Amino acid sequence: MYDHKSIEQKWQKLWAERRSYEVVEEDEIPRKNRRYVLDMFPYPSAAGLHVGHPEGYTATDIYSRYLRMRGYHVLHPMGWDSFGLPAENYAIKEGVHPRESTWKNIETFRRQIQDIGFSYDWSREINTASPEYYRWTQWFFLFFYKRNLAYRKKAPVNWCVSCQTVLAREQVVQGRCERCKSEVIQKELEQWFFKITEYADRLLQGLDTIDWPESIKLMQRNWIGKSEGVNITYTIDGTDKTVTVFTTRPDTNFGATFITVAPDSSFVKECFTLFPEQANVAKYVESALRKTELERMAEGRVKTGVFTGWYAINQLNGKRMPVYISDFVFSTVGTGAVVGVPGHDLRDFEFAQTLNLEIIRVVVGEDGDISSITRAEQVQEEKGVMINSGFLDGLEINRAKDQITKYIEENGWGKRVTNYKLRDWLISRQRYWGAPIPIIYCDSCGEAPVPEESLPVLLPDDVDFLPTGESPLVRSKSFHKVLCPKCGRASRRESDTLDTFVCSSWYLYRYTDPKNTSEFASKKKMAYWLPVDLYVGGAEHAVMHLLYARFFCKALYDAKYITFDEPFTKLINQGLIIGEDGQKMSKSRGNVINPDDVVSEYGADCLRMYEMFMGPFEDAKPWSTQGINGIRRFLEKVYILFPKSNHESFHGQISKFQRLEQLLHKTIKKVTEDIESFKFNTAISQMMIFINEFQKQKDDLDTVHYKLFTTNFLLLLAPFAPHIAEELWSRTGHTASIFKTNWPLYKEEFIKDETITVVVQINGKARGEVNIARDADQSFVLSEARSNERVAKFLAGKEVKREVYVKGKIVNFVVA
RNA sequence: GCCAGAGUGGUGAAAUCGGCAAACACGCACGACUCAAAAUCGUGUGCCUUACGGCUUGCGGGUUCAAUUCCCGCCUCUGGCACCA
Repeated sequence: MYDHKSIEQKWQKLWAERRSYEVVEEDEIPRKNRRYVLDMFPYPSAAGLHVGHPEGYTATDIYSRYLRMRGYHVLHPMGWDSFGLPAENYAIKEGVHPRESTWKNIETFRRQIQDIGFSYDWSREINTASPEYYRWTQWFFLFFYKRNLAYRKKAPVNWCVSCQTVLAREQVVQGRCERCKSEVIQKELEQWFFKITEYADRLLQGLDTIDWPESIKLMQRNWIGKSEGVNITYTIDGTDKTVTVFTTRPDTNFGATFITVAPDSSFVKECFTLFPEQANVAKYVESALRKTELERMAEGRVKTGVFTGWYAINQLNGKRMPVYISDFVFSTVGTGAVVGVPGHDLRDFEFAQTLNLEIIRVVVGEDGDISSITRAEQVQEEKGVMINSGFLDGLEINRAKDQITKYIEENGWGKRVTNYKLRDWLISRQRYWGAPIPIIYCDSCGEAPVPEESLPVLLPDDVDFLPTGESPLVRSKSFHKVLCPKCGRASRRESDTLDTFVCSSWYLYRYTDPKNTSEFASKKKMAYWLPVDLYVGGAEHAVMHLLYARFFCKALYDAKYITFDEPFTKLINQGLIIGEDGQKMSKSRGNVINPDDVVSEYGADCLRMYEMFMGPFEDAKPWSTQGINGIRRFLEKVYILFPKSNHESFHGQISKFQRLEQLLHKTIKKVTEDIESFKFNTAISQMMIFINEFQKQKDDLDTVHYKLFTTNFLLLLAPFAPHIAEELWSRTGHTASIFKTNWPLYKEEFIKDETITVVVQINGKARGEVNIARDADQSFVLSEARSNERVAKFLAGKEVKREVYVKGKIVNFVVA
C-alpha cells in the first residue's frame, strides 16, 4: 500500500515553496514557445467542488505539464467567477453577507483544487467580486459606453418572478429562468444594453477561423440567426400609404394572397386611425397588446387576426391583397410585417384556413401534385419547381429566387436585406451581488458616466438584500452620496448591477497582468500571452459566455488594445460526469460524489487518472465507485515495481527485452499522440499494457535497461499522476523535479516489426493467419496462406474464384 | 416540428482515409496463498453449441472480396432551437 496522503502533501508543499508553476513573460523566451491553457473558471458555490470540476482541470493540467516537459512556457491560471445570484440567494437564506459566504466558498474551492495537485500559477489568482477586479469590469462598461456600444432604452424585457430581476434573452429557456426554472414574464423597463448586434456578422464570420467543436459553432450560428431576404414595399390601394414586408421567399410571391402585420408594429401605430375597419382593429389590437410576446408564442395556439379594410397591391400581378393584423407576427422580427403565401408556408396556411383566405399553388408538389392545396401535408416549403408564376414557371425555387430578387430590385419595389435573430445584450440586473453600473443621473445634466479615475464604484454595505423587484442599491443611503461629474450638483447613482457574464467576458486578459492598477492589463503582456491557445469547459456555455467573450474581444481589437479578434483559438468541451445511477448528480437524488472523499480514500493521483480513464473526454460518463479500484491497483502496481532505493541488480539477456523496448517506444508514441488529441482514456490503457508486460519481465532485466524502462515510463506517467511520479523519480536518485526533464521521444525504427502477421479470410471470415517478412511478395504470401492448416481444410475441394491480398494486412479467398 | 451528436459484452469502453469486433479496465467464476477473510497473484469470461462449428456492433435494406466504419429508410436516447417570415 502506498501512502498517498503523505506523498501528495509532500509534493504539493514542495511545488508551492518552489513556486514551480509561476510564470512571467521572459524576453528570452520567444512568443512561439509560450502557451496559454485556460479552464473556464468556476462559480464558487456553497456546495463546494463537484467531481465534474476536476475532470476539465485534470485534462488541462495533464496538457500543461506535458507542454512544459516539451519545453513550453505555459500560462495556466485559476480564479473565481464569484458575483451572481446564487451567492445572494444563499446569503438571504442564511442571513449572512454574500461577501462573507463567497469568500468562505472561495477558501474551500481553493483548498479542494490545491488538494488535487493542479499546476496553476496561484500568483495570478483573480476574484471577480473583489474591487480590484470589478473596478475594471466597470471600466469595460465605460469603454463600451464611450464607443457607443452601450445604451439605455425602455423595452419589453424578460423578468424572472423568483429572482426578481431582468434576464438576458440567452438566459430564458423555454419561457423559464435558466437558473431557477421559474416563470419568466415580460415587463416594459428602462434597461442598459450592449450593442452586440453591431457585431453579428463578424461573430458569424469569425467562427470559420477557430478550432472549436462544430456543434458549438453551429449553435452560435443558429443563435446569431442570419437570414438573407428581400424587403418588398407594397402600396395600399386608394391611399398614399405603403407596407414593407421582409421575406426570404420572394420566389413564391405570385402565390401571395394577403399581408399580415404585427399589432405593435410601427405600421399599425402610424395608420391606426386610418383603417376603414377601425372599430374591429381597435378591439383586436388592444387585446393583443395585453399579451406578452411569450404568451403569443405559446405552442399550438390557433392563429387569430383582424382585417384592416385595406388592400395592398402586388406589383407582380396586380393582385389586391387584404391587409390583416395578427399577433402571430412579431414587430421585433424583420419589418414586423409579412406577406402571406399560404400555399407554401405552414404558418400562412394555418392563418388562411382559420380566416378563410385564398390559397394559390405556385410550386409543383414533390409527387407532381398540381391540385389545389387544401391540406397541411400539401404545403411544400423547401423544394420544387415553379408553376402559376409567370416568367418563373419551370424554374427550380432557388433559381427563381435569384431571378425575382433581381427583378424586384430593378423595378424599385424592394431591396435585398440581411436580418439577424441576435438581439442586443441586456446587462442590467436588479440585484445586489454584482458590479454597480458606473453611471450617475443628474436632474439637470441627465446621465453621465462615472469618470474613470473614480472607479471602482464600490458596492455599499448598508443594504437589505431581500428582493423586492427594485435594486437593493436604491435604498442604500451611502451609495447615492455623489455629485454630478458635469455640474457638481447632488445626484443619484444607477442602482442596477451588471450581469455577471460581463465579469467573465474579459477575465482571460486579466490573468496576463492580474496586479495592474493602471490598466485592465498591459498591451505588452496581452501581446505576449494571448490569445488563449486552449480553452476547456462545459458545453453549457456554448452560446452565452462564449459569444459574449468573443464580442468583447472584437471590440477590444477595434480599439487596438489587442491584435487578434478571436479570444479562444481552440476550444474543447468536457462531457458531464453523471451519477452511478445514470442520472445527473444532484443533492436531491443523493448521488453526488464529493472529490474530497475520493482524494482522501484513493488519493489525488487516483482521482485524476480515474476521471481520465472513464471514457472519452467529451462524452457524458457515469461515475463508478468500483471502477476507480482498477486505477488504484494500477498505481499500486507501479509503486511496487519501482525500487525504493536505486541500487538493485538485475540479470538478463538482451534478446528477452527487445520486445519490451519496442513496447516502450510504442507506448511513448501512443501516449504523446493521445495527450495532444485529448484521448486520455486510451493513453492510460497503453500505460497499463506496458506495465503489465514490464511486470512479467522485470526480473530478467539488467540494471541499465531496468533504469531505461522505469525512467521513461515515469516521464509518461508524470502529467497524469504527478505526485507519485515525482516521488518515485526522487527515489531513483534524481534531485530535480521530474517536470524539469524533457518528454521522452520514440524512435520509429524501434516500432517497426520485421515480421508481420497477415490474416487469412475465406469469404470474409477469418480462418487463420500467417507470419511473413514485411516486404514479402504477393505470390509468396498467397502460397503461405493456402498452406495454413486450417485454411487448407476450409479450401479443400472448393474452387477459389478470387484471391485478394492487401499488402501487409489481409488475404481473402473467395470460394463458391 | 427543425438542427446536431450518439446507440458495440453483465458494466465503463476500444477499434472507423473499409481489413482478425470487443484492446484496457470493472464485475463475475475457478484456482493459489490464508485457520479464515480481505488484499495480492494466476486462469477463464460476447452469445448459442459436448464438440465441429454457427451467430454477433439499435432495426431493415444496399454497395463491396471485405462494413462497427460508406449509402438509403426507420427506431430510440442526449443536447440545442422553436410561429425568425
